Amino acid sequence: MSSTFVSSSNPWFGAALLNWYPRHRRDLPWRHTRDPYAIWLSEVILQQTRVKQGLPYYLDFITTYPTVHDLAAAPQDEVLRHWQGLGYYSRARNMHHTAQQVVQEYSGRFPGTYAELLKLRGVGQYTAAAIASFAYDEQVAVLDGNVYRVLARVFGLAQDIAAPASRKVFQQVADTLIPADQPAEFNQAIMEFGAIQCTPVKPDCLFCPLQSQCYAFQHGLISELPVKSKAKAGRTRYFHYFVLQYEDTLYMRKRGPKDIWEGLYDFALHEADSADLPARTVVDTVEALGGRIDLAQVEEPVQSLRHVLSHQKVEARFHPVKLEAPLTPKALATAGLLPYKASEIESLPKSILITNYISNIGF
DNA sequence: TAATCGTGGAT
DNA sequence: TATCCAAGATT
Repeated sequence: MSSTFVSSSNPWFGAALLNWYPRHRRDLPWRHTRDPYAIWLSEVILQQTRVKQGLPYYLDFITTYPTVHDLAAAPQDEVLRHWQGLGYYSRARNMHHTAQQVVQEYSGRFPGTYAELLKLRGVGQYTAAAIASFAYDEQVAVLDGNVYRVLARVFGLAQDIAAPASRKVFQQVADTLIPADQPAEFNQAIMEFGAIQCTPVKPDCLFCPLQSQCYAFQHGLISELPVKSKAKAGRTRYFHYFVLQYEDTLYMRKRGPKDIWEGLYDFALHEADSADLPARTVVDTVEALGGRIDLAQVEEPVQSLRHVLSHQKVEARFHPVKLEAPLTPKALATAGLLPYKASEIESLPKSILITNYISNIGF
């Protein structure tokens, strides 16, 4: 597969996109501002996230935290609670950290160049380029999933877009195409074109302004480009949650690093090799936490929920445990548990799995 | 570099 | 039901 000649001396590509864009662009709130804070907020929210899913979160964040100072001053749990349900929670933690850094080290003003933006936690090459071009008109090309797809098809680039090494090829092409006088418009245009017209499945080639110039269309390779290697299948994990309750107190835990859902709250957890757990193990586990339970309670039906993540499946069983006495401070410290009233749990950030469980049993 | 980090919608 | 994948970043 050969590549079409690419050069800024071939301006048809940018001209076609910049003509297409104002006729097809969606009216989105972050397109009405040049405030780097608002743009940064929208870009982080939209990482690996569809506009339809991210939009309500953007409106909530920009309303709750109108400035970087407001976000920086908020507790992490509150920020994560607003992020709840959006996934990839490191984005929220990194975003919160960066807000505090911008306030403390940049006097509340975002860095003004691509190179400086790139240093911020949670801001990679794409997001730095997006902010730099949208807010400051810097001539640096964005490279997201849309751009990969459009460039691969139009110019017949067959490199594996899942391989990091392919990035430099696409980046070089994009950098060559982006015009000096309208970098922001070009970046918006090529992404919007990929999102609306040059879609992954069934792209609208019939009314495509690039059709006559498109390598993939002319060679019947639309469904073959871009080339993307498949990710390996994820593993299945078996979570046994012990929902410890004493009177109206429930015991929960803030999840730690190096695993899914860092920073979110769940219950005392025993991870096993199977979905079944011997009754004896249930008793032992609860007693190890400092709680006491009789075997009769173990027999009661437990709720099972399956949850699918990007790289693993979780099969969770929830074992409600009525305690005869509150957990001791020592037991709490050992297990990393914290006591909450039922009414307080709503405000804690939780995964969809835990939220669903609580919704099902209704406390 | 390859693996990992969520969730929901489309096919 | 299974698979893809969406305005990526981090380690």
